[in-house]
Amino acid sequence: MHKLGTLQAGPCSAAERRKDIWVTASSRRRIPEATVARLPLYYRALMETGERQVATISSERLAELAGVNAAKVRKDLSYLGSYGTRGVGYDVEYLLHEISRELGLTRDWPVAIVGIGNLGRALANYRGFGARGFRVEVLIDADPALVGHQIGDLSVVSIDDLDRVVREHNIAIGILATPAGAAQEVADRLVAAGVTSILNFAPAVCSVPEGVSMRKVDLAIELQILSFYQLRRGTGGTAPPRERTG
Amino acid sequence: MHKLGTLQAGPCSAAERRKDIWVTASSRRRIPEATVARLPLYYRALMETGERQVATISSERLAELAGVNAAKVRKDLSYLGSYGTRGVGYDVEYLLHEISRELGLTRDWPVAIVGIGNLGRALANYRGFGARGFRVEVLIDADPALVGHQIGDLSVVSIDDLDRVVREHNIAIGILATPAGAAQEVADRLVAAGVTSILNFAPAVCSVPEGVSMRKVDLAIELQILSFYQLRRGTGGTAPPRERTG
DNA sequence: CCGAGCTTGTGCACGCGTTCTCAAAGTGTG
DNA sequence: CACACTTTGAGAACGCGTGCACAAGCTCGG
Repeated sequence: MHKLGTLQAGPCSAAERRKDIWVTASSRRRIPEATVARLPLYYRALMETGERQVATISSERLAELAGVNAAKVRKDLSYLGSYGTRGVGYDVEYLLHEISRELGLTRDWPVAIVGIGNLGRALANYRGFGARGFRVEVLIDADPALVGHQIGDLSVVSIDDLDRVVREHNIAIGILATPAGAAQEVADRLVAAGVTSILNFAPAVCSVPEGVSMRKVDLAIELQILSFYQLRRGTGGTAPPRERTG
Repeated sequence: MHKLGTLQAGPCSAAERRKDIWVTASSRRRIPEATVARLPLYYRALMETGERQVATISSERLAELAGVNAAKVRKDLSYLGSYGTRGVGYDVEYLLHEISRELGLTRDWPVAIVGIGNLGRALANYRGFGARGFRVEVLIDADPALVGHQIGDLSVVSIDDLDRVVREHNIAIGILATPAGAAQEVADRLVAAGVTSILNFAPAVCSVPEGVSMRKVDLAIELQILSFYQLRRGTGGTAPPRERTG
């Protein structure tokens, strides 16, 4: 039986915990979660714009590129500070710098992938981690037949060495691509080894202690959600959901 | 230039469009988007419970298994109808049936994957589409060197035949795993061929016309969000986000 | 048949996020 | 310098989703 209590534990939910704390030196106000989730969109849009030698960009144009509306862009950016100039727009270069600083993309994040199956292998080879800073440095698997196997320029390490390797590479971000059954145990071991951010691809509910963040990407769930709306579509109603950003 | 206007277009947003419509025969009330996103969690939890020959389950237990809280479970399930018995709980078998009907999992959905790179290949081989009903029937790529190549028991089809093949297989759900640059064009072609649900893995903003739904899964963005909170963690604050369900 | 003990279903209050709207603040021209 | 035009930044209203709290309803034992 897993210890599930910590996940969204009843009376002391995340929403309650972070009330007025969370005003760090770098950010004037607390940045809403929804805004954080959109910053990468702005970042990407600005990167593309920057390559075209455009010096300044309006909230309207940026909104168009990021696929949101202009009011949202302005409010989001205002959380970072007043980086725009009225009547002109935002300085692309400067805004890019501020956002990447805010997102921690000026740093380099070493990443470990645990579970080198179909998905893990694909992630290991995936060049498109967009704005780099995320360097996959460690591949871990439980299957002895895989250990030592070369993928790209990395070789797969046994899960027995998880703790050591994660510590040696100073890894803070782990990617979980194991089967559902192993997810919770691997998550626990990652956390024990000092990992404080986990991206979980395993189709399983999985809990982490306070102070560790975890985001879940579940293909089956995404398909099932699509299926729900797909089903209604034929039978009369219009489909509500367009795109998800959160 | 892509036609971006349709995405979350200003004054006529999705939120405004689906006001009081959306009460289909199968569902007594309009089911909130957030609830729809959690139904697959309940579905999975119930499947595991059902295998253990448990006849009935309380909202509390189901909440624990799904990683949410009990009040939410009850409210969510009440949108489907009053399928529980006070003092007893929910009949596992029956609830399972109702949820899978609601999610359209009683049907079979043929799926096409476009873009057979690292990720596309992994998805093609991925057995874990959980509760099946989602059968990958078509693999499409633009690279002539890949066309005809066998993956599992499917062979890759040229993108020139996209329209024909999608129609022949009666495909309603498409998975987009192309590079960013090709995403919008491929999405347009899928829609033109009759696809009305798209799961988009390409790291690009991409719009679809009204009546088509699209969900986006973006690895780079997920990592950047983790990075944001990871960054703060060291410098004093506690980390707000635990797990995402939406 | 009654009362104790559970468990569901829902009304209600609250908080977050979105959008509208408009004053404030910049640019450029004559 | 004044005026027209552009664009940001934020105050306010609204709607959705969450969680609490409790009445309604079921089971079981005596």
